Amino acid sequence: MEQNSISDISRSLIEIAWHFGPKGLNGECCEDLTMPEFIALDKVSTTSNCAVQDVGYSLGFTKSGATRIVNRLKKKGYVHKVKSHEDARICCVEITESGERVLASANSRYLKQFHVIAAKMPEHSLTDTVKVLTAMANALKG
Amino acid sequence: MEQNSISDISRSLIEIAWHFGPKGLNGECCEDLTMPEFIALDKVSTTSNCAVQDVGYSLGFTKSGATRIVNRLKKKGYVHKVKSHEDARICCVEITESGERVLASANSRYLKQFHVIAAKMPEHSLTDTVKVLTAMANALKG
DNA sequence: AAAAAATGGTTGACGTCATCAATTAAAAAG
DNA sequence: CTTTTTAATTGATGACGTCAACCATTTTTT
Repeated sequence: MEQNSISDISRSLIEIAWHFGPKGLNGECCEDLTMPEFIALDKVSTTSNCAVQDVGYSLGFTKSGATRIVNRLKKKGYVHKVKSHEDARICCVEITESGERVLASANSRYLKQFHVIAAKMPEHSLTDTVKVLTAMANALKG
Repeated sequence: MEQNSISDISRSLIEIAWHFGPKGLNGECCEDLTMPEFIALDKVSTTSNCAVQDVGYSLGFTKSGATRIVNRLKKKGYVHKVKSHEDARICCVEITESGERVLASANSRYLKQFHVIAAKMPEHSLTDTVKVLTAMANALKG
């Protein structure tokens, strides 16, 4: 039997997921934003007339979980909720100025972290690394 | 101002972290194993005389959290705890047969997922992708 | 050798967070 | 106009990790 039963690729993927995931970056993406909140806020900022459930869908949450995360963002002042004019059931979530700021801040923290890591990969160019990661992310969506 | 404030690299990293992270793979790594439990079990399997705190360290948990995750794995029958002979304070965590099995199973699930994704990246060879990810994981450790 | 400090581990109280099931309100379908 | 579907919310619940206090053992100090 081999040294251990976990392959290098699995371990690498986990390492990356763990580092850049909910527990990485000191457990918080930026300021008082958790990772799911970051993703939710990004979804809100890039979706026009973003319904509460749209947020939940992008996270793989139930609609109940969606309500809760949106309310958390609202309490923090990063979004506000507006009733839709077309359909009074729908609640449109919109990002605030403060939300934009924290999103940009989280982004720069991610970027900085990434460059620190990329600098420690002498055998790979930054652009190649970026290309692979981007392609991978696209493959995940498609 | 640009379309949105989040860069592509950040978004890609998050996408990958989210997909292969705690919420990915249907919320569970394998069988009844959560992501942190998977990492903990891997740590146990690759560390001889693995103390409870060693597990905690690899996850960035406090020693209290380490105790809890080890106990959870124990309850599931994937590890057992043995008092160290050299130091009676230390509690060595050892993987069981059942633990080895579930670890291998989790690994194959990760591997399968990865190959599905890699197959959707026509412009990158599998080996190149693996190389970049491995280098990145190594950079994270160092 | 005795006392004090440090170390490994555990436990109770707590806060956070997402789910489930039930509920309300509004729109669509019949 | 009644029935069904859909969007959102809420109370109860369970999982999980932290903090602080604690016990036991080892190491350091004097």
